[in-house]
Amino acid sequence: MNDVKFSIEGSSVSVSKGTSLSQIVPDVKNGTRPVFARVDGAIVDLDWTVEDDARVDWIYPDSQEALDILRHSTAHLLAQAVLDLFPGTQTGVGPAVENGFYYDFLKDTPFTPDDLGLIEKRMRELAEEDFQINKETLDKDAALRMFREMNHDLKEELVQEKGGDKVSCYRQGNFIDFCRGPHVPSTGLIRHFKIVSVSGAYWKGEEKGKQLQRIYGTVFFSREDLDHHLELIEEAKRRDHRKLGTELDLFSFHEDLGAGLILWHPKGGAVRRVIEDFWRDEHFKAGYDLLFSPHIAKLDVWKRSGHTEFYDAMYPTLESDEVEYELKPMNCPFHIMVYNSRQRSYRDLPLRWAELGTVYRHERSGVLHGLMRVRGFTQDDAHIFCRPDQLEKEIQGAVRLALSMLKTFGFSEFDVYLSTRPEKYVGNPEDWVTATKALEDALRSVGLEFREDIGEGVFYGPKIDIKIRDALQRSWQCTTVQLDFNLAERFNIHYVGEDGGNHRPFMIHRALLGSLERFFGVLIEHYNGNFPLWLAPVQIVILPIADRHNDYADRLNARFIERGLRSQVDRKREKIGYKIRHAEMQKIPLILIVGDKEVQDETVSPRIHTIGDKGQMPVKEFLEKVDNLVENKSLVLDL
RNA sequence: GCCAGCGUAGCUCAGUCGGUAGAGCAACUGAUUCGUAAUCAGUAGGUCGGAGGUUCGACUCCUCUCGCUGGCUCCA
Repeated sequence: MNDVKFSIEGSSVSVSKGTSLSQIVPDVKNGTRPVFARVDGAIVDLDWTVEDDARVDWIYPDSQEALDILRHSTAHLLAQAVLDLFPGTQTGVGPAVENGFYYDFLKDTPFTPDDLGLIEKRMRELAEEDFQINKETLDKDAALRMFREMNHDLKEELVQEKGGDKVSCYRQGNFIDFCRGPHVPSTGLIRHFKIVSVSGAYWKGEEKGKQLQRIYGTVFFSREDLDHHLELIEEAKRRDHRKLGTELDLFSFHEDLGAGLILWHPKGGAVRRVIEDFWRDEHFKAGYDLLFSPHIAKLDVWKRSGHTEFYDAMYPTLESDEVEYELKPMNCPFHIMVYNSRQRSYRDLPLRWAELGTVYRHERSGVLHGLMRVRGFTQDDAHIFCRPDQLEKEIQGAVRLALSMLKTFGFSEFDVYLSTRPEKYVGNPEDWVTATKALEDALRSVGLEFREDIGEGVFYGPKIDIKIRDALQRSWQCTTVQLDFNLAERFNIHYVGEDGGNHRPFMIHRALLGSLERFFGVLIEHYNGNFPLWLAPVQIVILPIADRHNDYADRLNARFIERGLRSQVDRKREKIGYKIRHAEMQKIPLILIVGDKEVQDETVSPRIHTIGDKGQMPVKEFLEKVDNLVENKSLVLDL
């Protein structure tokens, strides 16, 4: 009997041995047909032939798995094109990544932007030739010999490192690559792709290793998906906080000032003030007290904290009166010093101390990026000192506070991570267990789903990280809640327990928004510069139609400002259309047009940013509605 | 820090072969007093990121340096 039993998508079928999946693939369903299959868990392409009983599930092109395979195959196509055009180039690795794929190359001279165009063109030609992509299983020795003969040292190295005595390779036309697969059956299936960029990359990610050239590209099954992806990139460019920051006059950088140092302009400052006020209010309500600490401290402080030892982003020391000082890269030691300024009783705990502390780190020049990665930034920091029995509740409190604040800013999707003890760590293992459990229990009781990053904790304690998803589904690290066994030990903090003896408190280190600067950057991009009313740097602009309406406009303006609203009058001698255009481009939420009618009736005619004219309404009614929106921190703007 | 690209007016950009710099918008001044996304005219604005070099002459070529961008690495 040559038949084997097959379970396809749960129902059983029997086919004869040697049948390929392409012979039994179902017809078009919902406009698509399977492109790959999973056989007993392993992904195979449709050329795979049936030899044994197995369970088969089809993989459709709208799945992430299918996309990853396509991307991987496109990376091969890229390599084929590059080797075609630039003989002597060596290939490194070429995987699928989040939004596409890349391939690393070792080449004497770097690729130029022009080269990328040529490469993409060659890829299209190769795709059109529709080469079969075939798997070949070689003895390891044979593969090593082959790559050596081709002078592909990097591949040889990769094969060498692989265990076992067989290696799989994929061949398409004159191109062969060491690869575990799977791949699309032929290059003709690769159609909707684009080469995106070229950059440097280290061989095996080692900074001291060879410098390779990495070419990035992206590919999709359909033209629409590709276009959609490219449109998303365009949208991200339009929303770029660096661009909007300049256009809306929020902040700037200055070459003479230094890299990664921010100048907050009045309008950026206005938003920051609102964020900070909100932040402080929420912290007071949550039982925090506020601390302030200096920007520099004697080097000894940082030696004791271990920062000089473990932290390589410190600025060089400053010397004054023959004593060395250091700009603070973190606030923690100061808070601990406050803790140690007197004896603490178990009754004093928990202590929750918050500070908007500006820290300075000499981040490497290549990593700086707008407001997102800078050298001087303000952590919305706090340290909680508590007893073991208070730990879980304190963690819960911190997580709840974080979520409620982030939700107020309009973020509703979170990715939560729990990082546990790494190989190298300080503190005693029991405390790690207690603390990790407390973090986990806290997350569960708050009802948050989380992913456990085993062994990914920092050396001084386990932690929870919360990332937010913005309007473009990009994720940003904000909240972190970390236990710190290192500083607790180094600064020898303790409290007097009920038993009269000394005990070490748990020290929780947490930031909710992360850094005010970065959070501001994220907000700008999330809102596309259209801040909700409560945050908008300018909430109202009053536009008099003619000069004779200026007095009325000024009176309104004074009234609004007195009420705590951020309002302006545009007294420019321009037509109303011009002033409206200006206000719209500044993304000011409420535009009030005042002319003869409004002066006479004591009304305003609001025009809402991006929505339009709302008609006339009494000033009183307008103010009530505005107060309401601001008070509720409404994310939606309409009157 | 590494690889690559870039740096001209506040912003966006042009500037040929090396011959000493231009536009639009913004700003300012004047006229216009106007009802929901650009009124007209005029004026001013530049050490061409900085330093050095080559050259009779450098925005242009070379070196160094500062800054920015995309990645890599980093972010205890």
